[in-house]
Amino acid sequence: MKNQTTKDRPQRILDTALLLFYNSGYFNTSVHDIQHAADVSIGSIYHHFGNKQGIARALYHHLADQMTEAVFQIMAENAGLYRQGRAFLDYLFAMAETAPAAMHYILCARHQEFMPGEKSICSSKPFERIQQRIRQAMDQGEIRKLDPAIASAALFGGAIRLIHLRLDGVLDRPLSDCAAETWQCAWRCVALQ
Amino acid sequence: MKNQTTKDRPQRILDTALLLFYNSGYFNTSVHDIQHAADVSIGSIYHHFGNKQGIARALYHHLADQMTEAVFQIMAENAGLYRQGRAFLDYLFAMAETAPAAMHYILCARHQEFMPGEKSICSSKPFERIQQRIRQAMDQGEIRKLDPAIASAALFGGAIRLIHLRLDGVLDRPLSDCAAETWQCAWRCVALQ
DNA sequence: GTCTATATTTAGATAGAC
DNA sequence: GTCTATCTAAATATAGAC
Repeated sequence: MKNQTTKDRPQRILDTALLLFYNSGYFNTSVHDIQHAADVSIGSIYHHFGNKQGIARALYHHLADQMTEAVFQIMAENAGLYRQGRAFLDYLFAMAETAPAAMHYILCARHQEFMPGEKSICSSKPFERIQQRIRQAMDQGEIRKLDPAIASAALFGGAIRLIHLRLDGVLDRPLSDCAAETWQCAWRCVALQ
Repeated sequence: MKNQTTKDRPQRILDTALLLFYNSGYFNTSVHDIQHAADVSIGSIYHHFGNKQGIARALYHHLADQMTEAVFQIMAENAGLYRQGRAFLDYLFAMAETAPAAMHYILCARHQEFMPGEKSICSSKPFERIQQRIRQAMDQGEIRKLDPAIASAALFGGAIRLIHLRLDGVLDRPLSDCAAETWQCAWRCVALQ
């Protein structure tokens, strides 16, 4: 009767929820909304995810893992913080354009409000890894010695800000057009000379 | 019977709501919560603000106006973008420490989710004014010529990122300790040399 | 302007057949 | 695993006395 599975139901539920969360926010999206938009029964949702928070958590871990993997791959495939940082920025900007709902959920959503106890994404694996790399680059004399938190914020704060503006509809230019100049600006913050 | 007014009720309602929004978020705060914490009747709240959104909007305009005033004052009292920017950063950092709930509401809350149609704070007067000033500084040769949006993000993205981290409990150092280094980093992005 | 009591709606969640 | 029908709690908002 219901929509036959091109994708399995749990995945379809997650995809639908992510889209609705992006368009309306977590709290403005009811389980009934998800059920309806995903063309799935409400029983199915509760069977797979337990409760509404369960959807949010599954989504969060899925996307955070994805980003962690991307970060480690970028570290492995690029040499030097300058190129690694640029590759990461390109990854973030590209994802914000091609998968805005996912990027918004990772970077803009107020996780603590609907997933109490969940670690902030900023203090989780991918961002930890980057800060660790920044520290290393300082020790190796690749960049200036700065407070690591300030250095991280300086290097990626501008990019993250632009992503926020873009996803909130304030910036109407595709982020890819901003990548080079943004990274040039950011690198000056930490460059040795 | 109820708490006698040291402050007038509307103000007490707003103060209480702001605090609760900060601690739990807008959607996790019910009108009953506000009513109870402010020691005011629910009828009083609806009399003054019409509905829950009305509280949020009053709060928003009040705080945005406050920030607009501060920005214009900073512009008037300081000469040159370097000093003006530093003064603005100091203002933001100080406010994040002394009035975290207000700062959080202005910079971190997802306004569009609970005040549909309201202009984003980032495209409202105070931030408009700053971007205008940045443009002017480019024309006058005080800083490099860059895309204005990128320049704004570069100059204040790091600071705003640190505020987010601080208010989300990720950063445990007072922001005032970070001001000098943060601004030094930021200025390098746009400095002529 | 302020209050209490109440109405209305809708959300999250469960039960139990298939 | 999936479905429909239903329950329950809680939230927003209103009515109307004082």
